[in-house]
Amino acid sequence: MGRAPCCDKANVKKGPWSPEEDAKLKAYIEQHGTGGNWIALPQKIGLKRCGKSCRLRWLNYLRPNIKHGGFSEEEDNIICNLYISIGSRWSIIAAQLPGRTDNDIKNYWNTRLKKKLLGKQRKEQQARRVGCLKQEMKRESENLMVPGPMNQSPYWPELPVVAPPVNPQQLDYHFKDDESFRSLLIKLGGRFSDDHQPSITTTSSGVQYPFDVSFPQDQLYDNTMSMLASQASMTNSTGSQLPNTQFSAGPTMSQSLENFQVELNDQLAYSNQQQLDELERFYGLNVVNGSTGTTSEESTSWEDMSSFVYPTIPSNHETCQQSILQHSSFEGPRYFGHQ
DNA sequence: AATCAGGTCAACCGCAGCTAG
DNA sequence: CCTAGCTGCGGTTGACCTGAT
Repeated sequence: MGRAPCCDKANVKKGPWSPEEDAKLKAYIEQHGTGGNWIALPQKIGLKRCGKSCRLRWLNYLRPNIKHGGFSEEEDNIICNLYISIGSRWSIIAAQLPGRTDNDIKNYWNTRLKKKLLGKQRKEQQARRVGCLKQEMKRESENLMVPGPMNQSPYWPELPVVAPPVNPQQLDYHFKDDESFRSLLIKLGGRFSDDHQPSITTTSSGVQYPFDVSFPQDQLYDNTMSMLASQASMTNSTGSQLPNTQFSAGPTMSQSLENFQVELNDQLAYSNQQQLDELERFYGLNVVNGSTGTTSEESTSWEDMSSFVYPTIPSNHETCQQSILQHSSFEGPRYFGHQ
């Protein structure tokens, strides 16, 4: 037995809104508010529309201070960075961009940004492949007796664009508060080693963290997501529909994330390769697991995006990859061509 | 000028979570 | 505790637009 429909579908108009409908809805909400009940609202004002449709129309189009189109470079960066960090949580991303709606951002991502980024990624990959091929050919010409890895596989692997998940400098209006990040990690079940702990946490492979990273991977992700959800709902649960309001007070999800990344970047600065691997594995929990519950197409795009973050190093091209990594990794941040 | 393909975006759908009764 | 109703969210659809052939 399914749920009862939210409205009588036979008596509800669908499709584009007329200017008259817009005017009715806007006038009513500006005068009376939504009354906390979208389902009842269309009947009150004599609109043959579903309550959900009214809500959507108001939030995405009629609400004051809505911006349409004309995304700036800075907004692009924020969207990309957040998408890579948290995936397709459009409402959360929209909350960081005043005047933008989740629907707008989602459309913008799906129609333009994704292609823009993938285009850049492919260009970089192609450039690297050419460089790698040249190197390989040179090596083979020097030693004709030793077959190179290229000969062993007709498939040339996707080469990673190594990039930190988020550029802290670009997210200039959040994530500056160390304490907030600490409290986030604590809420997530982590533990700072200097919180009455004798020493820095050391993992099995010897890498050291300033906090305890021993919580289970699934728990970390689940907790992170519920934290994000609760932060978002705190912002939106006031009864006034303000999905695009920036998180108003206290440490934001984004702040926590960025502090997290700042922390990781600091780690990266002095880590050796082993430590880097460990950090990436650790930090990868949030992002990789973030692809759950998406469609296959979404998963594909997520994988595409994830390749900006996580180098996948096919084993049979190690030589070439090493040279690539030497030249491309950790020379400094690489953000979608904004270097 | 007609047709087609691809892009864009507003709107719909269905699910999950929350909450009041 | 359970259930029904509501809200919010993310994925998808389809109408419209635009540029290429």
